[in-house]
Amino acid sequence: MSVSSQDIPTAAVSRLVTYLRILESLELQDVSRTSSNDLAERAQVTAFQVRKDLAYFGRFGTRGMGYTVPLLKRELMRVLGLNRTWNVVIMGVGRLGQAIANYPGASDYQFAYVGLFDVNPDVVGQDIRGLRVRHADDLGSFARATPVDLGFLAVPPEHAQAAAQTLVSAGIRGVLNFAPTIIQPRTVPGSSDVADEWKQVSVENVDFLAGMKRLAFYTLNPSLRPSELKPSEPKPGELRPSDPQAGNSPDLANTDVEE
Amino acid sequence: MSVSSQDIPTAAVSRLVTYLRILESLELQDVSRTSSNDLAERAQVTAFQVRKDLAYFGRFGTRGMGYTVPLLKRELMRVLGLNRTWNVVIMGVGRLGQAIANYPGASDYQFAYVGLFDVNPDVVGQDIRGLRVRHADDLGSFARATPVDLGFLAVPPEHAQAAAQTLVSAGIRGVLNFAPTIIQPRTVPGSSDVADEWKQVSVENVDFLAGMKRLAFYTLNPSLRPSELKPSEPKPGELRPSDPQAGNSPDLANTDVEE
DNA sequence: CGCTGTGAACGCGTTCACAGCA
DNA sequence: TGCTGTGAACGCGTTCACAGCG
Repeated sequence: MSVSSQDIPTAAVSRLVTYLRILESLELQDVSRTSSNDLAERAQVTAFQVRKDLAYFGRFGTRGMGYTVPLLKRELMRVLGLNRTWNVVIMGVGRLGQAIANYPGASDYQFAYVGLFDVNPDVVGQDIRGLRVRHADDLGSFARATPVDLGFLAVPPEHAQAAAQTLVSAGIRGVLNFAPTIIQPRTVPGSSDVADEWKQVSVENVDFLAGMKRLAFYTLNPSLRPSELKPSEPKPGELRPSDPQAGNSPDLANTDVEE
Repeated sequence: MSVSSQDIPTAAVSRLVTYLRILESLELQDVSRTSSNDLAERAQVTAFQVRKDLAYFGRFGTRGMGYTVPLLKRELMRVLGLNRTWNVVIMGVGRLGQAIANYPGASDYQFAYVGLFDVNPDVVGQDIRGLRVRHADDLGSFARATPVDLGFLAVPPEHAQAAAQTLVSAGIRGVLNFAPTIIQPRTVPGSSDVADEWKQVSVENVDFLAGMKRLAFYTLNPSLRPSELKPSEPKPGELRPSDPQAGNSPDLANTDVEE
């Protein structure tokens, strides 16, 4: 019950993000109710999976009824930590960093860019989105003055580790790494095990180039793709209710594909 | 040997990309040999894992010796399909699409952008990186004239499904989706079961916003992070001081409360 | 009854121990 | 001797069947 202090599959967290996204979409369409089956279909997983994933964090539904969209959405936002504001700095304000800073949708979710940092003199001092680009060396003092929760790494891969170190040394505990490199969660030189500040740090990767290569592989080897069609809930005589609203896809069914 | 038509964990494919990246880095440093232990450390997995992953695809090492960097690199490129050229079109040439088109590193790996497409009249006709932006409606005829292997989706999320459909209808079998949406691998309206062209399509996602949210979650709940410290290969002779294994459980994980 | 919530079974991916070969 | 390659064990995440409650 509740969040047992451990063992939540990382895949479950990713799926939670997906469910949240679906709920937002449903809310925009003024759909007020949903079910594990409906969510499953939209998320391309099984209904079992949906219920299990939600069960890791609480009990959000009503038996016999399903889930209330705004309520479940609010709960998932809370679980994911999206009911607070996250102050973010971006390291690296090249093309990628600027694209990130300008990407719509981020601010929707309580992510606030509070600082932009770079080492390139051509960039430092510029104004982007109303934020002055500062020198990376000033991150430490900046972070002492302004609370910074997360750092986005958008520097060239050869500088990623050093930039990450700068973030961590400034006390930042969450790093979103866009560089095509593995960030070593430790101070690299020697194993300086000085009460490692890295032990508290979470790193997530957003890896465009890796995505390209995975795609190349699976496009070349379609037979090795994970079969994405999961079996539906096997209910005899299933009627599918709800969907009070118009214009939805009332179709049914077991989309079955096989090979 | 070689790619037997079997079950290869998707995670293994991702790790292969990582190994390849490490090998490239080693080659740049003129390191000619490596080992499963070395790769494991750099990739942050176990040596067992490295050997098993490689074993899915062949035998690339020499017992007692390890792996030859250029050789293993070449083999992994072959396995991943990176020893050929992939012709790529980009759908959506807004800020994100342009950032992708200009991102360095892509062309290194035999990915060639051959077409840019959009529906925005302000963008269509522009020249980007020497490529004229065409209207999305022209993709079909374009693809008939020029072989296109992959399509990168960089359109706003509400247009992602339709744009994906355009790609697939043009005969493209691989889609890299940058939009924060799930692409339904089927023609959405009704179940038009016309020998579903989608069945042959691979979709990979690169999801910036999802990464942000996962990061928020794990930064909020550090104790739920997947423990990234894997046991090393038990080396003879090497004494490994048992890490204090600092009590990593406590603190706020309970997202309960409140309601 | 309908759909959620959940302990238990299952199967897959990771881990392991060791066989095999330079 | 050293490190790879691999069948087998293990454990975790997914799947399942059904209990629980509207």
